[in-house]
Amino acid sequence: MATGLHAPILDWYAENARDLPWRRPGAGPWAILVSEIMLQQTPVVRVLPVWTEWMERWPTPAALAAEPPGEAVRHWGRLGYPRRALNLHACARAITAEHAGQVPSSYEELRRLPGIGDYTAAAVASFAFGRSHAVLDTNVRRVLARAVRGEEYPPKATTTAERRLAESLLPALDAPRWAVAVMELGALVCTARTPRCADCPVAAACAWRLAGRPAYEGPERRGQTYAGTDRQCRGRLLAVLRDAHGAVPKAALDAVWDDAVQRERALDGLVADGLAEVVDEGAYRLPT
DNA sequence: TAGGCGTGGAC
DNA sequence: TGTCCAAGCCT
Repeated sequence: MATGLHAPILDWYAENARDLPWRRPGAGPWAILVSEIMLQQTPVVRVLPVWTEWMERWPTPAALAAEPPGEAVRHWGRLGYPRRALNLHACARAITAEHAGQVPSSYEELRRLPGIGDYTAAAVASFAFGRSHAVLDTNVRRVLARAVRGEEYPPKATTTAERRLAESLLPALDAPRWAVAVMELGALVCTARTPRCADCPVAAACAWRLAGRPAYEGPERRGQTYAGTDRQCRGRLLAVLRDAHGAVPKAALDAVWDDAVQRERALDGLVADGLAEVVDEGAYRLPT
């Protein structure tokens, strides 16, 4: 089914792939794993400088594992979702302790590491180890929804039908290249907001375009406000801890958020998540 | 399974 | 301007 997609997309990728450092031949499994975690819900342009600094600072899992988790959080900077920094640090320690310092190569072993779900396990197994897996990220899901199903957007949660479709499209040869090519097409051409169908190598076969690009009809796509949320408050508090070295008096945290009830709740949440540590009654710091 | 979890750029 | 979105994961 839909095997006519392969050649045009692979040819397009050969001409249009971005030169990203984690795609270069020299990039090892650790470099690829770090990039995949950083890229979760985060644009490439923002990942690039942080990834580069991380790889210089911690070129191996053992190097990161030797540091306190707070250093991972500090050097995460403003990438967002800082639990990922903690996850990566825990990955480094697990890889060092249980895998002799080598990133495991199988989907199943990768999947057991903290912060590595279906997508990331499949991506690392594919891109770092050449394994054949259906790599279903938001880009791939959108491309398949449009080209094959004729709908503007995929369902909110990945369905078994989507997975079966993706698996049916796995090529016998070089599945990793196919995976990265479809992802790249989704990232550069078959974009969420304003798809560039004029530049698409499979426009002639795209079910959605052929149907006249009908508008999405599924359930409401939630758009969460950010200003005033606990998330914003947590971000402000953690920024203070990151930018200070060592313990921060609570007064310095109080200064960045007015609502005391929400501030306490957010701070408790950071501590519960392991992103912050209580030094004594009056101070906090990144985890040691 | 729906909702929580950061941040900033694009339109 | 506010809304939407970016290589998800976890509970």
